Amino acid sequence: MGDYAPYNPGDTEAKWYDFWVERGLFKPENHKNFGTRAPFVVTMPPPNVTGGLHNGHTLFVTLEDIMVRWHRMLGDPSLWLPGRDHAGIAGQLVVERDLRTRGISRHDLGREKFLEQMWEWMETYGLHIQLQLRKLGASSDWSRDMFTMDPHHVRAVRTAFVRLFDKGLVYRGLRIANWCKDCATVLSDLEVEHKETKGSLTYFNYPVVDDANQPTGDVVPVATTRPETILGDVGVAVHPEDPRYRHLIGQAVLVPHVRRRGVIVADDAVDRAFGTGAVKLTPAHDPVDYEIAKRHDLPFITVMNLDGTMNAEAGSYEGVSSAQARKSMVAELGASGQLIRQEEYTHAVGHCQRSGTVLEPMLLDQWYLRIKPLAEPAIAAVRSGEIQIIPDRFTRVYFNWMENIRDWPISRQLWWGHRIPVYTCEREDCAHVWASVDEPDRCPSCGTIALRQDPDVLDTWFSSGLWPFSTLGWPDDTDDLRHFYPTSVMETGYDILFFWVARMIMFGLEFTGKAPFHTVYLHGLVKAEGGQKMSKTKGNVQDPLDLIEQYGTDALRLAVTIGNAPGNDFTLTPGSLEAKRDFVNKLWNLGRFVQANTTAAERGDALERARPLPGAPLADRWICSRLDQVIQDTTRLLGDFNFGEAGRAVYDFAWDELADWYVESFKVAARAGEADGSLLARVYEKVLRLLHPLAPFATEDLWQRLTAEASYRPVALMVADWPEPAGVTDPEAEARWAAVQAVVRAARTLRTDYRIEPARLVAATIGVGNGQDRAFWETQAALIGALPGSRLRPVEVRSLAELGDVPTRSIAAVAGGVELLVPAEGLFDVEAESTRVGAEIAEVEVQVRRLEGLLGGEFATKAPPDKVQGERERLAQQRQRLEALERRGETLTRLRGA
RNA sequence: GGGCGGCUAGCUCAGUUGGUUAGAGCGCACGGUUCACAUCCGUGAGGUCCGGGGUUCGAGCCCCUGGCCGCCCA
Repeated sequence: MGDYAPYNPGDTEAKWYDFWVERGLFKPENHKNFGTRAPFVVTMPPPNVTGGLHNGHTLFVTLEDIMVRWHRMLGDPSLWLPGRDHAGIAGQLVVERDLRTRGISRHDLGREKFLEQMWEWMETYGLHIQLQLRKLGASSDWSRDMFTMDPHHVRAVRTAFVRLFDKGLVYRGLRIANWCKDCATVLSDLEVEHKETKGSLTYFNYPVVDDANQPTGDVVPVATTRPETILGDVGVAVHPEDPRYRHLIGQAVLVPHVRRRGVIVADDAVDRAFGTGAVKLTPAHDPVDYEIAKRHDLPFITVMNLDGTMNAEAGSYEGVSSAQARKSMVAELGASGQLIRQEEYTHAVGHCQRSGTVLEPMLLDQWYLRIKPLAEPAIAAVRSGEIQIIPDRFTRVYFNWMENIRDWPISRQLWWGHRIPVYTCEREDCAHVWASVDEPDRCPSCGTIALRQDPDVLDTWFSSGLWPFSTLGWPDDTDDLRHFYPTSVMETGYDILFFWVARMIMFGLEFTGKAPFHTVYLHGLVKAEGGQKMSKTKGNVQDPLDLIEQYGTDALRLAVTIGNAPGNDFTLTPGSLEAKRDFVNKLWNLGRFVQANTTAAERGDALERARPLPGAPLADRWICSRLDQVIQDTTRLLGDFNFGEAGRAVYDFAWDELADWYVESFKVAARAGEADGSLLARVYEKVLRLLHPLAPFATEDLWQRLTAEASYRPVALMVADWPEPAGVTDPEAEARWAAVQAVVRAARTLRTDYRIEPARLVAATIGVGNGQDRAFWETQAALIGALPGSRLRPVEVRSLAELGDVPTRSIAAVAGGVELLVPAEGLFDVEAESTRVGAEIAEVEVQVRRLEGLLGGEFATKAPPDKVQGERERLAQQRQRLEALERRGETLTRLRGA
């Protein structure tokens, strides 16, 4: 066909997205049942506005859109609330990098000017992300769009903080924290990536000294991976029961270079088996040493600056980088004869999740959130089933983390983010410290106007934790909050179960008294080709817009859905994208066929349920029965969050059953003027509805065309009702159709085996045995001969008895309970045919023996009766098939003898 | 150190209350210009479901055990 053009997604996608938006179809207020039925609500995990979306986002957008579109069609007023996140560290980092390319640091600009740059960036990428979401087909309510730095959300964050502060849950603490010198901020444990790193373990002797700092001759050998921390040492710890060092406990050692006196203490925390069994103590730079030092009342000496250089406590190393100090210290130990040896050592070193920098454990003063009181109700909510986590295996992961949760350092030394609303009165004799939602103008205690706000900002996840309710208006008692909270499903990646999901649950319960959602659905990670994690540094991040350009949005969405299991990581490959593009094209062409082969009147009631007419042909009864089943399966699978399997069910039905078998038999009927165009239109319309949540654009376009002449219809497929079964399940039709298919396939195989020219028509006979319904096969004969690949004409139906020896010189197949005989002139070869039949007999015999064995054993008495019955029927069929084949074999043997 | 996931066709992966002949897409071989579609249609080859043990009438699926790969928490 010259005028044929394959489906062109670009043409239709923008058109229908605008159509939906213009009619306000994404707004729950415009959905049926609004106000009378409980809404379905999803808050979108706000993408970081650090750059564009990648295909990890494609997955979440697709899955959430599937849920929302499905619920909307089910008749639930549905709200999908979009938004974006300011992404504290990551956000600041990208803008700083950008500035650096122009030779500017944020300190050159100052806090205020820098924040202006931040906002500019956020606006640029915010718009880009919105565009990407639209291109992906996201049916989210843009009128409720929110950014985590919007004034409303800012107020929500301050309110939340103040409530926690006033409750005494926020405190200032001096602890060993993870410091990233490149991000210049402290991080929580979750933001630390432990990487196996090759380093070296340095062994050296600590000299034991007397009161005059003179060596006693004794030494304590210790080992360290960070020799530069020696400068901050305050002593050595040994195990109290270690005979090697027991006599030294309480004596003094001399710290190299700085010549500080340290003490040898005994502590149970020391692992006698590790290294030398004695550990040097650097309380300000190691969490374990810190704990030991606290127990023994030792001093904490910080020897490093925040920029990674050594400070004045490091003596002459002041100003030297820690890496250089490390090298120099080793050299120094070597020179003084204290160095024992160095050995290669691989250990887990904490790296900054964002910058990749090696983190420095340091004693720092930070704001912490006392978390246990929040964690307990959050654990209970999941334990009681108030919140369900899918896939279930993540429930244990959640409990494991929540039950061992530690206080959360919430302050970050950044400029970009929610500034901590803690104020200090500058009047020395007052020095009142308080938290305030509104910007205060004077000290509430002494009334002075000299105030100082904490310079730090909050961890971004503190802000994100409020998302499901701040977006709906909290802390105000708004209509939205009353209508849409608690939300329904929180769909996000399992990688942020702790970062985000756990915090939302804790905050939701704390601030609203309600679990913020009843279901958590966790998806897997989308990996780049080769199974690699996508990352900007590897350069394997794909822009969804590029893939949309190449394959179309629907194909992209289908590719991230079909064939993937909940919670599992998967790889997005060109192959899977091509397959889904082909499928969309198939659907498109199916639409063209329906359009061309039905009348306007027939399409006019395409929205009706698909039922076969009384006395309808077998194919009609079969397809209706199958459709009912597919509707049920798809509905159940979507309800179980089994999106991949749901998609697969419709995909297979549309392509294999509707487009292949039904359409082909429709063509045959149409030639005889007997096709039911109305039924074809109805079945096709249901497929479009079933597929709409997954592939919204093509289905909407096709549906609009199909139903253009309908007397009554919804304005769009996206607000059409979800299909319900018509109640026409027909097992007999399905079984009979399967028999027809088997005969057709047998005909195709015969043709292939005998290399009969594809174009050549051959006559055939269907030989019907005693037990078979001859009249039925007569009604199917012409169809069987006319379906693609069989090309049999004429096809006559005869009883095997009356055929006698007539078909002996035919090639034959036994299928569907009958024999198909093709008296192919010149093709028949008794030897070849004997071989074929012999092979088949052998195959069937194996089956018969297997089934006889099965039914003769304990299976028959112990298995459920329906299963036993099923196997009995199968055996009967196989026996019948075997008999037919054997008869055929005998005939052939006689012919060979002749 | 604790936990989780994966190991199924050449490749990428499905396989949800254990049911006996394990599937899909791609790839491969062979054949097709018929009136929706070559982004198509047909036929076919290809699997010890990581190894070992166990439970069961029956195990890819459940239990125990070992291996390799990946991830999370410490």
